This record gives sequence, C-alpha cells and structure tokens, in this order.
Amino acid sequence: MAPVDLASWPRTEDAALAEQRRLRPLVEPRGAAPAPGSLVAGVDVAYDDERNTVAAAAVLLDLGTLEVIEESTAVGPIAFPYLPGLLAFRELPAVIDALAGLRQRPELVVCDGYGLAHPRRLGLASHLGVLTGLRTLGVAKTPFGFDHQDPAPERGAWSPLLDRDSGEEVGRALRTREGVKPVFVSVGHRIGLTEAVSCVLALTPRYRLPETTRHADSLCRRTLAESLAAHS
DNA sequence: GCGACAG
DNA sequence: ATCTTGTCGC
Repeated sequence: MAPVDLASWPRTEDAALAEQRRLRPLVEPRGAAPAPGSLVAGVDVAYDDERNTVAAAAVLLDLGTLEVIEESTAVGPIAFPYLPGLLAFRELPAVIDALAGLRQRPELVVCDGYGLAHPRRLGLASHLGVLTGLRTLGVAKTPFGFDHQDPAPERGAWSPLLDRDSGEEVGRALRTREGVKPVFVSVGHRIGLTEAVSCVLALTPRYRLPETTRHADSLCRRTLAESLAAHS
C-alpha cells in the first residue's frame, strides 16, 4: 500500500474540496460482504493537539471468531484542522500508515465515522476506500446532519438515514444492542448498504460499537500515551 | 446572517 | 477528539 506523501496532501479547505470532487466518482457503492472467516481491520485515531501529534491504530480481526490476529500503529503530525465534512484529511494519513504496517491485507476496513453519509458523499470511509482500493464501511456514533426515526428496541432493528434535502437513503440507524442508542452505518467502498449492516451486526455480538472499533480505539490511545512519555 | 456540525 | 470520579448494573 502506497504511503501518503504529506508534501502533496491538501492543506487548504479549497484544495480539500477539490480533492473530494475528484475522488467522489470513483466510489463503488455496491459489493458483497466478506466471507465469515475473512480478516477485518478496525482503524481509529487519537490526538494530542498540544504536540500536533496523531496516533493511529489498525487491528486485524477474524470476522468469524472476532479473535485479534494482528496490530499495527503509526504516529505522525496532524495533517489538517478539524472541519466538519473534511475529517478524512485530518485522519487518513496516519490511518493509511497504520494499515500499511499490517502484514496481511484485510478484506474489509471498519472506520469510525461516515462513508457515503456525507454532505458531498465522500466521508472518510469512502475516501479511504478509493485511496487504497480496500473494501470499507463507516460506523458513526452521532447522526451528523441526517434525519432518521428511532429504530425498534431489539438488536438488529434499523431505520433509514435520510438526506434532508433529497430524501435519499445515505445509511442506516442500526440497533446493535437492545435498548441502547443506535449506531449509524454507511457504505464506504466496494460494499452494499445491506451487506455493510450485516457485517456490523457480526462485529457487535455484545457491545454497541464493533469489536474492530473498540480494539483500534484502545490501541491508538495507548500508542499516543506511550509516544507522549517517550518524548518527555 | 445564524446555527449546526462525523472525529 | 479531549477535559474528567465515582458509581450503578450485568
């Protein structure tokens, strides 16, 4: 996997918007779910704004057993400010570095955030998919700017996540645990929405968030804390 | 113009 | 995202 060249990474809002327009037509919003024994990666990042440092983690799990197979991390400078709708430019350089450190290639990458459920239909999950060619999906914890009805209380229940203007279904509010707030699933790249939802259910046998996300979250936090200690 | 706003 | 303790519950 080609590492990111930070020298040519967008630095301004205009450049980032132009890059989204360029990549958007390359998203493939259909495709099968990976087979039960496939390797699935979870990715996440943690920040230290004081030191302009970001730590990313990629954790590889067996989709069938949910056992951790491999871990990889990357630490680097924060590549972009946080602007809603441009999150990918902040997170992806470190995420791609972490993914590049995995010895085995995942058949799916689960991202913390959105894919097609995005103002310009290029959230970080889709962006990552187009840049790497990997199959991706997004799982977000809040509805961003979209409308939805509360799904029925049982695990597996869902309702469409709708664009406020067009009414288009851009994702699904999915109940991964009975009686707990839903998560918001959207297609990233090379997978359909129904298939993405079934993957997320396979990854949430017990908690609200996918096992992939939970492992990646704790690993990137640990990595950031260790890099902090090492530099003081 | 104002508020809302993935992480 | 991050600042932050104890506490209720499975």
